[in-house]
Amino acid sequence: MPATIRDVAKYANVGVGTVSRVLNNNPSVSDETRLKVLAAIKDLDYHPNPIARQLSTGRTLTIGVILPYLTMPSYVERLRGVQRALAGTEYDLILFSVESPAQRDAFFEDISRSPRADGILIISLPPEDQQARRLANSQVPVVLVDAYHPELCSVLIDDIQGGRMITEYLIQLGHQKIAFLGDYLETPFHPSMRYRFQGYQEALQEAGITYSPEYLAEGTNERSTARRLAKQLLSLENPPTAIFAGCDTQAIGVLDAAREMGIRVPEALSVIGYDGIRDAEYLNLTTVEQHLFDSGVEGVQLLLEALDQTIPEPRKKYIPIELVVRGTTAPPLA
Amino acid sequence: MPATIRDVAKYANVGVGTVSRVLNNNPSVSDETRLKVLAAIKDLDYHPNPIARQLSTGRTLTIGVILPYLTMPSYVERLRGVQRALAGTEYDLILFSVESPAQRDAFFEDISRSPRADGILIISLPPEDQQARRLANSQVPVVLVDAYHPELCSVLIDDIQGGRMITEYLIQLGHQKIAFLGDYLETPFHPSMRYRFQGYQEALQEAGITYSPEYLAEGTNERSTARRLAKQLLSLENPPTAIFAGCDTQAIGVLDAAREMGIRVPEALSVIGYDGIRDAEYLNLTTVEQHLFDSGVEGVQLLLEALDQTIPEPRKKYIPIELVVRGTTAPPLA
DNA sequence: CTGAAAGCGCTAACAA
DNA sequence: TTGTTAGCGCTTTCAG
Repeated sequence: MPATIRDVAKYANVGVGTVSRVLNNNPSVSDETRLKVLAAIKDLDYHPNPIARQLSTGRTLTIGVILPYLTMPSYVERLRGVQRALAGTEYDLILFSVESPAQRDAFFEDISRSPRADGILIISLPPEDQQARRLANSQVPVVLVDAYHPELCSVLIDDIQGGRMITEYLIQLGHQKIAFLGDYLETPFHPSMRYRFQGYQEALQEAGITYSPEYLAEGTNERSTARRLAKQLLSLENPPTAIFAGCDTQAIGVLDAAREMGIRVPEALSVIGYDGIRDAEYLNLTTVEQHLFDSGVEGVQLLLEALDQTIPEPRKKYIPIELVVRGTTAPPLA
Repeated sequence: MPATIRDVAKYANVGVGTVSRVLNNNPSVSDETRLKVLAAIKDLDYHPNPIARQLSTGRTLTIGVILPYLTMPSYVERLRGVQRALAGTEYDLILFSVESPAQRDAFFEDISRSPRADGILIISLPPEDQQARRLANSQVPVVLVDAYHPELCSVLIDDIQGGRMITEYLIQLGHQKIAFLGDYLETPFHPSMRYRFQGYQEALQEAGITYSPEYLAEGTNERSTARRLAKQLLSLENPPTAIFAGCDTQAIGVLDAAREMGIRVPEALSVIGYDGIRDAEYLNLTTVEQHLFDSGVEGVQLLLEALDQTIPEPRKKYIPIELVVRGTTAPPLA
């Protein structure tokens, strides 16, 4: 049975209030009694019960992080940023991993009301309007990372600009036949893929290149799916000379396809990814670096500010992106 | 101000005890009052306060996970297993990320006594004797994953056997000049590298091959360091025909070195890693698969059992390893 | 089957 | 500067 504050008080011949004051570094304790109490704490190997403290103060000293199941490297990288930013603070991190839309909804429902955490960080899970309203009206501040809703604070990446950036770069290299291979655009789950595609279309249009629907390949976010889709693209009568993959994992699938079909990269085919995961570096893949780590750090920053202030007006913060040119892109064969 | 159990009781014209019983599915409540209470709960949008419940019951419904900062993919993979195994249970996961030995010690100290969590999972952080004793004597059950101490439950991998397995395989392919490139062996932090090296030495000895110290390269666990060390090994007067890298990341550095030096893999050099991270698959790297995910799952399993039983006798569970032969190993050139 | 009341371990307001 | 006491919101006896 661990010692309680009462045990310490009795042992030191003081009241529990005094012990509490010592615990919380309240200056109005004489040095003498302070020492007495500290000695008692040591003798009894006393450690305050955080749960009791939480109930009493109303603060949990905990930040809840809700994110999709850790399969994608990009989630991990963001989480790492969160972790790091939290390390210097007094807050612990409690992790809620979402494995299905139903579970996501359940978390959103629950968390907004029960004071399990003093603040909530939601990563890569855009809430629906009604959920966002609940979250906004709840007692705990909420910050979205890699997701957006007008009523909430968010840290995000301009995916439209990213899509443009990639496409413009390819056009500038001389490519005209540029395919887009990404997730299903229609999924309501996360719109970033749609935005990247939008940027792609805008850049094409501005360059006077007609968008060709046969250059759009949609599929699940898996290497093998991407490989299959890339093979289809490359088997077209008039195949693309460059493929813009919606994420690095898909770009890797494209590289697989090219290798298997004997198509040389970057000579005969330019491939470009999106994300900047570690694998991209290993594979010398040209990509758009998203600074995922920083997005986690910034998310925490925003949350901590919201915890301080009483006015959590919805703020937006953009993380800049950056084109990283590596070895999988080159001018077309002419 | 969120509604409390008292509000609900008042609203439904019952005692708080009854509301509590409804909340906890206590059968001794008449259907009539139950419905009345449920209606009140709904009307007031009441959600029980988990903190108060925790203080009252003494259970936090939380599992604490202590692990090194999430830089290495292997930690993430193990965490993912933990996550998954916990998903079906009533437990949440609170994450303590260790960024320094001092912080590790602090966590070990603190956590063993304060009931922040009902159980603790420690990943890849072997405790010292004194710490282990404290942990073993504390109220909360503790399970080590990828770490061992006689006084505690643990889930581990037989690294000696892994080192042997790799070395025997290379010998069987016909290699005689086998180098070992790994972390500094003398670090007291985590001994797995030492064990792998030990397996390597044992296998050499059993095959009658004399161990040559110049075939040992030690360095930090980074791709670039490994590349540098590999270059040194390959520049020896009598260079190895095979390199056993202590982990996949280091193996990737070795591949870098070979590429830069124009040494063909696997024809002129066999390279083998350890871990089975995703990158290994991308790069077609022969490696020892550790089933990292499973180690997390098993750790949770052990912990949940310990939470049920009152007798937490220290148990050990080995996760089998598996040699995955891919494209970076072949017989030597003869 | 149900209400009242006593804690869980701590903080903080109030007296002294 | 200190001790006492009233909660924090819930669970769980104990009567009834």
